[in-house]
Amino acid sequence: MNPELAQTVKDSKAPAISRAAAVLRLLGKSDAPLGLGAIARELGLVPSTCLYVLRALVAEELVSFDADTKRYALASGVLTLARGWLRRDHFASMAQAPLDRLARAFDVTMLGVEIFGIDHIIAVAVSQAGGGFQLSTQVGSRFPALISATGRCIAAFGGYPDKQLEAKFDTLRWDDPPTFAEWQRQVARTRETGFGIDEGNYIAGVTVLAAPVRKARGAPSHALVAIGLTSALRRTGLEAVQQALCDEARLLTGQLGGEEV
Amino acid sequence: MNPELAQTVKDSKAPAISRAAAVLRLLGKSDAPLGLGAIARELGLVPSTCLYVLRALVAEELVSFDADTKRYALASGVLTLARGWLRRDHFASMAQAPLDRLARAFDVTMLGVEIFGIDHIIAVAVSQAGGGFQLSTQVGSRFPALISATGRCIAAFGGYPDKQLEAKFDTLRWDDPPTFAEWQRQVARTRETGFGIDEGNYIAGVTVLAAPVRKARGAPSHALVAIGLTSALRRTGLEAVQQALCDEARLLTGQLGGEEV
DNA sequence: TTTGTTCATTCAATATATAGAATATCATTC
DNA sequence: GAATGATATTCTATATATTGAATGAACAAA
Repeated sequence: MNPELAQTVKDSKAPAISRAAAVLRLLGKSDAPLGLGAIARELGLVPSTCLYVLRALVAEELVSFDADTKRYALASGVLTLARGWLRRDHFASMAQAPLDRLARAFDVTMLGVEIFGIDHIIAVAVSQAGGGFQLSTQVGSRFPALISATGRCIAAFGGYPDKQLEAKFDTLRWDDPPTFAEWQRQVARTRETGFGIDEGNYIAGVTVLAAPVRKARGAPSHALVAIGLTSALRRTGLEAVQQALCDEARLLTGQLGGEEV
Repeated sequence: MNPELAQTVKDSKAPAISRAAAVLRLLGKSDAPLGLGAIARELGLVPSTCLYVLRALVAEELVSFDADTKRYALASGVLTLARGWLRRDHFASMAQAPLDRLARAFDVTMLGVEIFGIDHIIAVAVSQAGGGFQLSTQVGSRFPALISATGRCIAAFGGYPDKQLEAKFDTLRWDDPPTFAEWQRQVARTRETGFGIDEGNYIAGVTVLAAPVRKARGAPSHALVAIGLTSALRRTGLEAVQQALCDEARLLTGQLGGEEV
């Protein structure tokens, strides 16, 4: 079995669930529906066990099964679950309106992201720019925590020791990587200005702005992110976007009950 | 145990998965995080078993656990799964652009729905009208198949026997219910015009239009839906919306490989 | 048509996940 | 501060989910 999966399965008192989750993740990653054999091989499960897992998932409408091709794929049940999560997530529902507003006003792609420590962030709300380019990201997308503009915010306000930051920093992939020293200067600047900016480091030709949102005093729990073509943003005026972004982030922090610093 | 859950659990060779799915659905429905006891009671599980299920789900990041309050809630992992599904769903990704277009052009809320037989439909893509009212629906929302405008399409093109239709029809809830005979006349009309319309039946004061999309020859697999205030739509001109909706639906059917009738 | 190959599925022995009682933990009330 | 009640958690015997081999089905090549 997959070493990592083997571990979770052994540690758990409900291994079937670990297996089921692994299957769901695999199907989520896969670009095409997969057959039993492929799934079992990939995850290192014995085919018969894998079959029972799949059948249970099909019965729960989390996985669909094409009887003709004998292939399995994610089913829409996962959407229904996601909806339940979104419905109860205050940040996601409260952020949507401001995101739409900003996206429309400045013709940028706006993201509301949730921060999971120093490890990763997840886009939980998205508003696409109407006209022009589509820098498209979908709800549920996952990024390393320290990448791009949001990364500067997390580094600036997360209270992590430099050692840990550097270790994580070294694992990042950028189009045009800054050195750690450069990056630290930018982080310091973010600490002063209150927002992070990434001008073409993460993706060449694209500028990303991020402003932290706090659910409670301390490290930011979320962030608002604006993404646009560097050239277009310069034309619109970066200043105005920065200002609006920070204002909305502060407002949200207030609404979520996090102290407005 | 819950009678229905008991059944699935007994029939399955992987009961832990049925239980896990039930827990996830319960947490998805719930408005607030739930404690172990509440979950176990609601689902008729023994607390210890329920605890193991929850721990496994927490380990998989599908459920979050607040150590202070000892409450469980859905975690963002479900979003990541949903994203995997959306990514590979041709209809959802291809429908987004037309939905945005129509929503903007006619100031209506647009839905792309997937049809699951005669039972239910799920919204898989949404585009909100910018200004004015927000008739808001989220991705993942689930509706009975035969309700509203989409229901007329499914009845018209699904090829279900009248007996079965009537049985399902009797279970529907409308603001202003039509009689079965009235409804059948509307269905017949849909069969001629190629689109379904619901003028205030489902929700008073709201008009819903739906045009079927086919992935393959036969019963529609999806539909495009336009939702707007009856008064506003009348002002805009229903004709134009109908026309545009049907055009886009036909186009999508072509792109998805379903025969253009 | 027959044969070989690949894949999905069933089956029976056994390792183990589950149920239910026992225990621990935490508020709440007296 | 002790007692009560409600809740979460651990523990262990047993019912059963898992395994790996055996069977079956589907397809391609000869």
